[in-house]
Amino acid sequence: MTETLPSRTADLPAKWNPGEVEGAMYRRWVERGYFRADPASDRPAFCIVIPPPNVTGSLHLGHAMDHTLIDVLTRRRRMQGHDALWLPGMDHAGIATQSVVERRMAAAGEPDRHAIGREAFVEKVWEWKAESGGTILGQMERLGDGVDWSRERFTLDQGLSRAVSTVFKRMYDDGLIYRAERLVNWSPALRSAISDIEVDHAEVEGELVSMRYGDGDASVVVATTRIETMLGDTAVAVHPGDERYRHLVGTEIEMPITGRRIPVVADDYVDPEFGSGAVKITPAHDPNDFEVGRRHDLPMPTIMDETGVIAGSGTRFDGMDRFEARAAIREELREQGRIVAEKRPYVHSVGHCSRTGVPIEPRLSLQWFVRVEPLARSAGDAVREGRTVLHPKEQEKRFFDWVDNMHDWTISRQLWWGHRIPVWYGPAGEVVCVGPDEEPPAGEGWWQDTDVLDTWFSSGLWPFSTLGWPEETPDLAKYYPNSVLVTGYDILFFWVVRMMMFGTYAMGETPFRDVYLHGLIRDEHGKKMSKSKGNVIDPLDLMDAYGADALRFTIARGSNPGTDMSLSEEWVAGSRNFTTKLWNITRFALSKGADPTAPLPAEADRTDADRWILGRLTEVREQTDELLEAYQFAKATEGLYHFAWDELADWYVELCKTQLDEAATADGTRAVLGHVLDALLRMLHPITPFITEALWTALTGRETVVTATWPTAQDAGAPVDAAASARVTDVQKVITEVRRFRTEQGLPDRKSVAARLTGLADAGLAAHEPALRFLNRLDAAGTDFAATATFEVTTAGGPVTVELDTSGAIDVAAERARLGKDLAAAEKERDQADKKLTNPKFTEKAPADVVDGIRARHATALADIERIGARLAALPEA
RNA sequence: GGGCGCGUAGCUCAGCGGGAGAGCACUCGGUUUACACCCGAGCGGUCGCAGGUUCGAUCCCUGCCGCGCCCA
Repeated sequence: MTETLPSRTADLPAKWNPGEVEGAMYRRWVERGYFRADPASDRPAFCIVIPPPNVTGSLHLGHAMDHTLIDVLTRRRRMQGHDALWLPGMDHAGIATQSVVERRMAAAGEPDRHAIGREAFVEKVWEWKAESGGTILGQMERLGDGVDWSRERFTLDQGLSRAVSTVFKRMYDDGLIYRAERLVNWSPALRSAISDIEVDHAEVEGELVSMRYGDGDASVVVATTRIETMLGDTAVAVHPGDERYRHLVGTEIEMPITGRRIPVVADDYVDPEFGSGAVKITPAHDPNDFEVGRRHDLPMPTIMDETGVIAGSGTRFDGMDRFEARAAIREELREQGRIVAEKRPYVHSVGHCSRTGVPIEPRLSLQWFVRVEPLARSAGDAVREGRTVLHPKEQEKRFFDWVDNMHDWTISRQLWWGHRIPVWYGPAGEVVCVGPDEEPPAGEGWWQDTDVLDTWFSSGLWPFSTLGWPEETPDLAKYYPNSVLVTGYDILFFWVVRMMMFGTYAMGETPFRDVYLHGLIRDEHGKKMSKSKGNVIDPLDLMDAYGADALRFTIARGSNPGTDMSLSEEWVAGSRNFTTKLWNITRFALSKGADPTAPLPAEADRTDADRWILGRLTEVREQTDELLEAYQFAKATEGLYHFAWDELADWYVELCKTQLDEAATADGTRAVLGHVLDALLRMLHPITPFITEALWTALTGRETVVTATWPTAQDAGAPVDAAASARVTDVQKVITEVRRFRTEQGLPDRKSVAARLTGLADAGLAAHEPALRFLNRLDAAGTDFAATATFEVTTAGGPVTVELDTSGAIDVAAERARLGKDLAAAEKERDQADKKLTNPKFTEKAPADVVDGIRARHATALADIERIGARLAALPEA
């Protein structure tokens, strides 16, 4: 599009066609290096690292929101003269990526990963990544993300892998990483351990079955929702103070089916009030039972394999899936007469693997853990001491609840795609953690741990590993800590907390000063988007139809801190309408010779409209700055929208038309129009980068708005002139009242009407008569002028009388209705004010300015009532 | 069960102690010196319910009802 890029002298095309222009525009920005950061520059650093999307992923609305907000922040800082870095990249997404490649292999009828071996499989994943991974990167370009592509990183690239092994080694040596046999959340679908936060708890309708262990006096009734675990029971527990079972504590009871004899133990964990007061204990398959087992030194047999199939129980149920076994065992016990009660459905909470949806099976296994206590404490301290500030602040409580009660983190995953745990085991039971520059022990019998690390381990290092750590690079020196982190509140625990733990540990300082947590995007009725509901909207479709700017504007306009936003295609269409409006204002301005480089007219030469719009520009600029500093994207965007459309387009552009026709004001108007538009486009650029680039370069003849300076008090607007603004408000009121009268009288807008306006001079509005006549199509009153309709408009400056010669009788009924409505409103106003003013407590206790305000309203209401009453009385009878 | 948040116009949401707002939708009228992806005018709300504090409550407090999310 380079040759079609509008220049200052050329006319803009009649329409903005984003699809034809955006791609080339983006490439030009990248080629010219606008997004490249330079640590050697003396400009202050501003750095945001991207929340790394999955290498398997494609752009969805969540990314679009995240990226839009980040881009707004970084583009604005760049314009403010910062050395702004938005660093892009992706994470390797261990489980997701491995699954994608395994599915592709299966679909192609290839042998599975176990058949080809680890090395060959990992090679295949890299091949897949080279071919079809990272499609999201191209989609980011479509959105206009101003990222520094020269610094793109990947969690499995060489540098980041070095960062991972460096941290692992250091934490291992510091005793913060350890290996232990623990009961972990096991996903039978993934055949891997997962961490606590990868488990979703959901209410399910199951069954609660009560059964009798033992016989006669030596028997107890226990209840369970997972009867199949009875194969792994190694005790029955009762409360120590429970008289009912005192005689049994210390004895053994014979189990049905297995015939094993298990002890009855006393433990405080048991709630004597719940059920029978006796609990079966399966230490290898339940977290609470595991703790009981440890206290009483119970055996911990595992009775399932890694896929959730019963194994090693020595019963006929071996080989049966856990749910199949649940039914089979229940039936067998029923036949034995051991089922004493059944509750079905029994609603209870069950943990599910968040990735596959399969119920978690707690499993005793040897895993690697991070001892989080000291790390979580320092992450918490960073927020407590204000070194990192969460926005919105309401999220702090959630944050503290989590970091102050965090459990040790399971970091090993039984996968092949990821950072392999850098620990070698020797033939004599040696365990050696190998640092990044160390040679692993070689020789007979040595082998490396087969597990890989949780992906969040490497993405937790992202704020500094991407800047070159552990090397001491110029980037690291300049951009750490990062300025802000922007992400969804849904990954506060997954990611933000981890980055803060690692950052404070490895770098000695929290990784970012601010954290902005945005909400989620929902459908037009506030429902979560999901494939099964069929309400998913693809951001790429929206950009195809309405342009990237329209999508970005919609998101920015809807993003209030801490709350989710609803989005529908209609709203994106509305944003597109806004961009069209901007286009047309600028087109108008250019056609009239608007010139942002011309000096503003001397203060004495400015019209009321000039003063008003320049003052408003000042207010809007200040408000926009304030709101964006506070991450109030929706309000900032809304403010710009309102200014551009309801003030600049609807009023200033209209009022300036008569100014442009007057020799005395034409040049000044061209300067003001150019000036205001220039500043507005620059303020909108971070939100809608493409169209503002096209319009601003056309308006100014300069190279790009990307590196233009952000408007400041020195170069945008003028001090607010309250008197001029009040007169503009009066003009708007008179115009609106005339329009209203015309509408209700059925006078077509386009029809010129002869009119006499009196009182303008006394109201201080004499200078506005040309604009009033132009915008209301009011002709001068000739010698044959005969008013057929008269009405008064109360302005702040005084009453203005409008007499019209409508060349015919007016619609008395319509006029009566209109006046009646006005009268009712004025009377209501009077009554409300009256009520307050006659209340001595109000006049005594309310602040003086409030009382004065009510008095003024009261007086205005009385005047209106009198005026309208007189007008009504003067109307001819219907 | 604990915590957080939300119930304001048909829809989605701002406002949060002194005159109820926006966008979309809707009704009516429009070939205006840029714009029908538009312009102009209008309709539409006991601000979830019940108490309390206050001269004054959509706004603060308490309780209740309904909804959402997080944690257990």
